[in-house]
Amino acid sequence: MMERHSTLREQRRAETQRTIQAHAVRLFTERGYDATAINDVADAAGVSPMTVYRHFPTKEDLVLVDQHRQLIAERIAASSPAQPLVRRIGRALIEAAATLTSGRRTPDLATSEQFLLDRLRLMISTPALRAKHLDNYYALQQAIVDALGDDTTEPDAAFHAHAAASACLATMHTALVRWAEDDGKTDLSTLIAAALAAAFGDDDLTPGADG
Amino acid sequence: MMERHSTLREQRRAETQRTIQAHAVRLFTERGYDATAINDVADAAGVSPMTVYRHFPTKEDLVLVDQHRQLIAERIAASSPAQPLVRRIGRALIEAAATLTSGRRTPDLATSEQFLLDRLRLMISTPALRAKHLDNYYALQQAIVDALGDDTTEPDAAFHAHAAASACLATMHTALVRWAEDDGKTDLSTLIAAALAAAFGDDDLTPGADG
DNA sequence: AACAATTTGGTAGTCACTAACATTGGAGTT
DNA sequence: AACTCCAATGTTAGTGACTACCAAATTGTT
Repeated sequence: MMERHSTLREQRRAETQRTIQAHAVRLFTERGYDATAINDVADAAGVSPMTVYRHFPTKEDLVLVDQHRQLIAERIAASSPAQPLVRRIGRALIEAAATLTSGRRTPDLATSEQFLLDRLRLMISTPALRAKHLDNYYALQQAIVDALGDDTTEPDAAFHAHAAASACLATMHTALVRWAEDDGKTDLSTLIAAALAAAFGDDDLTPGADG
Repeated sequence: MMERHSTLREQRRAETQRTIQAHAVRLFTERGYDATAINDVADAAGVSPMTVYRHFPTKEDLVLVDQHRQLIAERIAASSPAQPLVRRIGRALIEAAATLTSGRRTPDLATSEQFLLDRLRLMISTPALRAKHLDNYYALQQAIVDALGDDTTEPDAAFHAHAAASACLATMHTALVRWAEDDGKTDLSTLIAAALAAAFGDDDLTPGADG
């Protein structure tokens, strides 16, 4: 029994997915999100509408940016529980953004920073997408709370963790908005650090030597 | 030319609106949000589907809780600009919640605390509504930033204001979730104050004598 | 070549939401 | 009271996102 089912199949599937998303983002940017039907995207990508739905369960998913949930959760889990919650979370967000942008200057469209900016702009400017985007933060928030681990010494630990996580994520979102407005000129992790400092005061949020 | 157009007409319209929303929340709670069609709501309320759409532009609006944007904005605008941003915002949120719940123990369904809790629970448990709910915060965030006023001494004042506002609102949301989970047993403003303290440290957030 | 599994296409249907038009019933006027 | 005006409602037909179901094509394996 093979586990590595296929390579060609996966390649084609991934390419189809990229093609669909690329055309979708292009059309959304050109004509607007609401003015572009899934059928238009399918026609432009040269596939049937059904195929679009198979690759992207909803129209919104054609634009969504994954938030590196895994990477952030890992960094938080690896951080010292002795530190304040917002510092543990804030540092993870800053570091995740740093690795994100550092590896994104590739010629490949799917991972290019420009493509990321295009999707981010769409998400910010389109109400329907904004709602979904924010909803996505909810899942990330839960992942952060889980990664923080259970602090059994504090009775309201979970409540505090949720509060800190949502506050940090909302602050990061502000930085993302600014980043998109500036067309990516300013470094994203720097912006996130600045936003966190503005919201929470001058905590030592720079991702230096971790305790 | 009359300005006080009518009383009976407005009464009927308001009553129709309340009836529709009451049946909607009831059906959503009983059968689930997605499993309930607008037609079902219309039938239950004894009106046509069109009437539902005229009173509530979207299905989500049947559940949405307004966040007392005006009240919060007024309190922030009245606060002293010398204080830290999160304290100005946090106090306004706490005080708004206090006035909200204090006046909500009326027998009237539309303003009853139970009805508010029902809608809140729906919003939290239903993904589609969660997204819209969070999107609503975005508008409130903008109102808060506007109410804070322009701090011309700081170059990144607007950015800092957005960061602080979104962080505070996200924290308040955490408190709302807890409040709904506890079925309103704990005082809402107390919960919000606790969440803010957890996220931002022990700032003096109690709405005592304002500076 | 033959078979199994995965991907894709087509059809029909549900549901949220909109636009255009007809109808009803209060509100103010004569 | 009769009449006009206007807001509220109803009706119909349509668009578009999304799903369920079935058929066809393509790929990996025997």
